[in-house]
Amino acid sequence: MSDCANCIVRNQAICGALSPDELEILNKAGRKQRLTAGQTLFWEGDDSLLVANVIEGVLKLSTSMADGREQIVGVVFPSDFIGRPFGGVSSHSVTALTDAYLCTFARSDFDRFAAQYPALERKLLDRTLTELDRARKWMLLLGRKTATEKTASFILEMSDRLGRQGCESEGPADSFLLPLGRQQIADILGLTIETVSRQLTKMKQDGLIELPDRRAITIRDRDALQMQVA
Amino acid sequence: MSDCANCIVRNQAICGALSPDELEILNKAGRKQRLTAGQTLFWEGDDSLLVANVIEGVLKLSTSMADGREQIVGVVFPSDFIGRPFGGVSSHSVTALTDAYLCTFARSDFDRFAAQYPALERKLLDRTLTELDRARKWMLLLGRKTATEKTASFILEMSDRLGRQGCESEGPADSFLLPLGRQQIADILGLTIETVSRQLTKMKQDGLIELPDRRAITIRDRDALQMQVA
DNA sequence: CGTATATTTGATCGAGCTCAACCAGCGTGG
DNA sequence: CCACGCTGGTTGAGCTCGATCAAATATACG
Repeated sequence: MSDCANCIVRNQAICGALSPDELEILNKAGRKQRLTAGQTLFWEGDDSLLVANVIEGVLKLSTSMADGREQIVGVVFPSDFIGRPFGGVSSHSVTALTDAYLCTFARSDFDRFAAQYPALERKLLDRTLTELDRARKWMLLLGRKTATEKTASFILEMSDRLGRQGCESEGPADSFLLPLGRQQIADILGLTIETVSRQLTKMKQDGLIELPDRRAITIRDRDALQMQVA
Repeated sequence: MSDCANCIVRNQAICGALSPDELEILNKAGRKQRLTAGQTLFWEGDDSLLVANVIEGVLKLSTSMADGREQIVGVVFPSDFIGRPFGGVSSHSVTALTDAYLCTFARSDFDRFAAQYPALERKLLDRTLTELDRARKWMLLLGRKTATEKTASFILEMSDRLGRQGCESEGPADSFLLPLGRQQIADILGLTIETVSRQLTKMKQDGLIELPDRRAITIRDRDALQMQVA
């Protein structure tokens, strides 16, 4: 684990609500777990047996239909929380997009612990409310935006979220490496891979972005891009 | 307020976490408020100054774009909670679809109260997690389903949620009155009003449903409808 | 290198959108 | 009571954006 990842997790993860000795207790209940890119932590419909904090890496939350159509419903970064506490079944699969390092807890242990520390539940509630807002914003994109608007929104959102990953919470990054392939971008935006590809090359031709490498994006004209989102 | 509405609110609202005297205190902080159909409680982007519990009626949560495109991101029934506790701005407008009766709280009062009663926060967390799951399920619909699948999903979801409204938590209703017009259905499904209309008449012709009246739907063949969702 | 995988590009098609006309219910006022 | 207009919903015709099908390139990897 890099020091930097360590730093952001300490500062922003829900465990931040705990005192050092409380943290000690929680840590004993937790288990560090490595995932390699592509590996799935648990599946949609599994009953929720574990929760986790992301220490390093990026994961996707996805639901899919019997015929294979898939929708990515969330992308999870270091310090983010994974899983469904307090019973129920998971409404989505969780799969590593990059190699990842997690701190996992048996759900029953976590539930018991959370019940004892309201500050933890409070932090979790805050986070869940933020996720809900993000999900709802994404619903507007999925239901009402055009392919161009979707793609521009995606680039700006990624620039923003990837930019906040470092220690000194820098602003949005103008040049970044995507933790996703084209198919996964399509699954986030509710488009096909071909449409995503065409939109990106169009934006490159128009001088809005550079595509130095299949996983990299550089923003050349942020304002123009911002115009495209709606 | 009908006794029935009273009953479901008592049984299911977050206040259920409170003892009678705690409830008393909370009630003093609250204010009953009537809304008439079409009236907006607060707008997207307002900073969050109040939260509320729905006692009676149905409301929509929606976001929209500068050019007027709108997406409904949630539909709220009696006993549901409205608003963004703990700061931040509202990510969506809240508008009454029918006449409605709410129990509202100044956000600051509610926040203070919630901090004192972890059981309340816990219940709120539970509810928020459920809402998040629902939102994510809806993202699959918006991003990946066809017009027919969207419409079938909508009818079944409405049947389900409207069926649970009564006292004795009956199962899904086979015949119900929508609290929405066609345009609003379109805004939920990410379609146009014309497409919704065509899908409904098609389903009527195929004998899956009846449309006794512009606001009413009767399900004739639930299994066939269930097939259509995917 | 050669083979497998990811992406781009091209050509065509069709689901759902747009634009436009029509219709049904319904409250209002003559 | 009935003509009238208004609102909300349906139906039709044509078009467009994004999907689909197909092929050509990159890129990764043994």
